[in-house]
Amino acid sequence: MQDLIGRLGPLAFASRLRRLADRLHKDGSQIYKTQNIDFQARWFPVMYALTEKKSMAITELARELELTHPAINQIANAMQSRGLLKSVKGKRDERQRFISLSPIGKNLSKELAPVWQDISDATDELLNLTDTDLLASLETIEQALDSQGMFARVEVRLKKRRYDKISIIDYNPKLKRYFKSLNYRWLKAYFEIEKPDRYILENPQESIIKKGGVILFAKLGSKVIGTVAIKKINADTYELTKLAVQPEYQGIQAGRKLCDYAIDRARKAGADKVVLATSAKLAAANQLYYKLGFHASEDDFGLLDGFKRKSKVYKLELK
Amino acid sequence: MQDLIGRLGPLAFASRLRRLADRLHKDGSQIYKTQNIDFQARWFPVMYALTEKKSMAITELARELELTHPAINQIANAMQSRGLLKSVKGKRDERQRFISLSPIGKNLSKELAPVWQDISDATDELLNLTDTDLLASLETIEQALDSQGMFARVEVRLKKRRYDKISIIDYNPKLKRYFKSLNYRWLKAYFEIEKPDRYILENPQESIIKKGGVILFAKLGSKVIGTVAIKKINADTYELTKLAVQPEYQGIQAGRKLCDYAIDRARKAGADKVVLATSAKLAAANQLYYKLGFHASEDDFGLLDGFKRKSKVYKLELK
DNA sequence: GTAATATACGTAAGCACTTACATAAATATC
DNA sequence: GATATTTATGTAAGTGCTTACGTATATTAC
Repeated sequence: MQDLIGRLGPLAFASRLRRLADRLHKDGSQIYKTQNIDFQARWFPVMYALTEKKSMAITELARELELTHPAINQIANAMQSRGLLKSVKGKRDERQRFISLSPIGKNLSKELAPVWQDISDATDELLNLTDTDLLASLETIEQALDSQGMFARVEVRLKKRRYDKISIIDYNPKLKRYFKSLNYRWLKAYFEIEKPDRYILENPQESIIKKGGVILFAKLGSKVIGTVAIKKINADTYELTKLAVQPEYQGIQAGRKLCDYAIDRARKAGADKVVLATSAKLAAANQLYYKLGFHASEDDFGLLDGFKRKSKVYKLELK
Repeated sequence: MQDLIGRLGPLAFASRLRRLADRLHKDGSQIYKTQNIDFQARWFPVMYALTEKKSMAITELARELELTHPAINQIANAMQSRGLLKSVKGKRDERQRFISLSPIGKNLSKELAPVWQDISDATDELLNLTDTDLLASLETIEQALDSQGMFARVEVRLKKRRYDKISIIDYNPKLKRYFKSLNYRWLKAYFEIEKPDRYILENPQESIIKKGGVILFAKLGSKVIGTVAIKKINADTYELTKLAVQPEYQGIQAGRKLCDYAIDRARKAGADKVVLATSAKLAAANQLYYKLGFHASEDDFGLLDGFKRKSKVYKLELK
C-alpha cells in the first residue's frame, strides 16, 4: 500500500469500489465471450429476474433490481432485438409493457445457469478470503447511507468546523459601533425602528451592562460579524435580545454560537431561566430559538411592552 | 433482503459495488456544490496527488492513481481550462507533459483540505459501522484478483464441469469404427499414415486388447468424441498411444480425462511406469503430457522403431 | 364528468470512465 | 547511422449507467 490510492484510504473508497466493480463486470463479459454465449453481463439482472418470474413490467423490474427504468428499458430493448424477450402490453393498464423470455431466451437461460453457478461460487470463494462477511458489511453501509447520506454526514462536520472558527468576545467601548450597526441593519430591513430599540442601541453600557447584563460579539478572523445581549430582568430571569448577524455570514452558525455563549453567561450569573420576545416574521431566528430549547411562554415578562413588532415570548428553563 | 438484489448475493456483488460507488460520488459532488467550491469530485485524485507532489506527468499520475491516461488527460484539461493547473513540457523527454497546481489551484487546495478531512472522517465513521475493516477486505480481494482474475477462477470451474460431463467407456466391437476414424482423422491431417499405425487401427483387438492392453472412449452425451489406448510392453511398462479427440470437441478436457483413466488402468494392471512416443509437432498433446507428469526418457523402449513421425519418448513413473 | 395529478414508459443527452487508434519523441538494435 | 520498437500523449468513440424531459394512460378530486 505504498501507492497513492492506498494512502488515500477512506477518501478513495468510492474510486476503489468503482474500480473493483468495473473489473468484475469486465471479467463477466469475458466469460460469456469465451464460452461463446451471446450474452452481455449487463443483461444479467433482467435475465435472472425473468428466469425466476415469468413476466414483469419495466418499472417493476427497475424497482426490484434497484436500477432506473431507462436502464431496464435499454437492456430490454437490446435483449428483445436479439430475440431473447417478447413483450406485451398490460391488459389492465395499457401503459405497462410486460416482458418475458422468448423460447430462445429460455434456452439461453438454461445454458447460462451453470455459468452463473460457477460465477457465484467463484465470487463466494473470493469473498471468503476476507474472514468477514463483505456482503453484510455492504448492506450495513447502504442502510446507514439510507438513513443519513454521505452529504448530510459531511455537512454536520463542516458546520462544526465553521462553528469552531467563530470566536466570541465581550463588550468593550470600541465595539459599541458594531452593536449599533449590526442591529440597525436588520431592524431597518424588516421593521420600523422602535423607541426602546433606539435607546438600547445608543446606550448599551447604561441599558444593559450596568444593569448586570452582558453584550457579546462574534468574530470571524478579525471581522465582527454578529452580536447579542442578555439583559437582566430580575435575579432569576434574563432576556436574550438584540441578536444580529451580518447577512453575508448567515448560515455559518454565528447566531447559534452567540446564543450558546449568552445563555451560558446568564446561567453563570445565577439565572434559572432565559426569556425572549420576537416576531413570527423572523423564521430563521425562530427556528434557532426552537433548536436552543426555547418554548412559548404564558407569562410575557413585560417584554412586549412598547414594541409593535414583537408578538411572541419564549422561555428556556436552565434546569 | 427479500428483494431480488438481496437474493442474488454474490452474483450481484459487482452491481452493488457500483451502486455504492456512484452514490458516494454523487454525494461528493453535492458537497462541493453546497460549499460553493468550483470543484468536481472526479478531479479529486489528481488534485490530491498534485497537492502532495509538486509536479507530475500524465502517465505517471495514471499509474499512481490506477486510472487510464486518457482519464487523467481529460481531468487535467478540465482543470487547466479552469486555471487550476499549469503544464510544462518535460525537459529531458519532450513528449511528457508535467502538470502542477497554479496559484489558483493552490488556493483551492487549501480551501479543500478541511472538506476532504471531513469527508475522510465521515467515511471512516461509516466504515466503522461494520465491525470489520472493509478497506482491508477490499485490498485482500483486489490482490487475490491480481493473482487470479475472476475470469480465470470461473474458467477453472467451467472446465471441471465439462470434464465431469465426459464419460469414459471401454472398448467393444461396435466402437471399433470410432477407434479407426478418430485416429485416421488427425493422422491424415498432420502426417503420412505409417505401417504400424494401420495395423493397430485395423486390428485393435489383436494388437492391443489380447496383449493385455486397454482401449477407452470418451463420450459426451451419446456422441463418441475421443479415444486412447494403453498397450502392454512388459509387466512393468505400458505405452500410452492412439490418443485422438475430435477437433470440434477439443479444449473441453476430453483428452485429459482419457489419459487420466488410461493411466489409472495401467496402474491397476500392475504397471510401474507409462511411456509414450510422440512428435514435437503436436504442441497441444505435448502440453497435456507435461501436465500429466510425463518427462523425457533416456530409454526409448523401442517406441520409435518403424515410425518416421515419432521423435521423443516420455515416461511417467507411477510412484 | 371534467380537470388536476400521478404513473408507466420512451428518448435524448450527460457523466465518468474505458478501449482503440494516431502521432511524435525516445530508445534499442543492427 | 538508419531502422524498428517502445513510450508519452492526445483524440474519438464506446459503455453502462444516470438525469431530464416528453407523451400517453390511469387515478383522484372536485
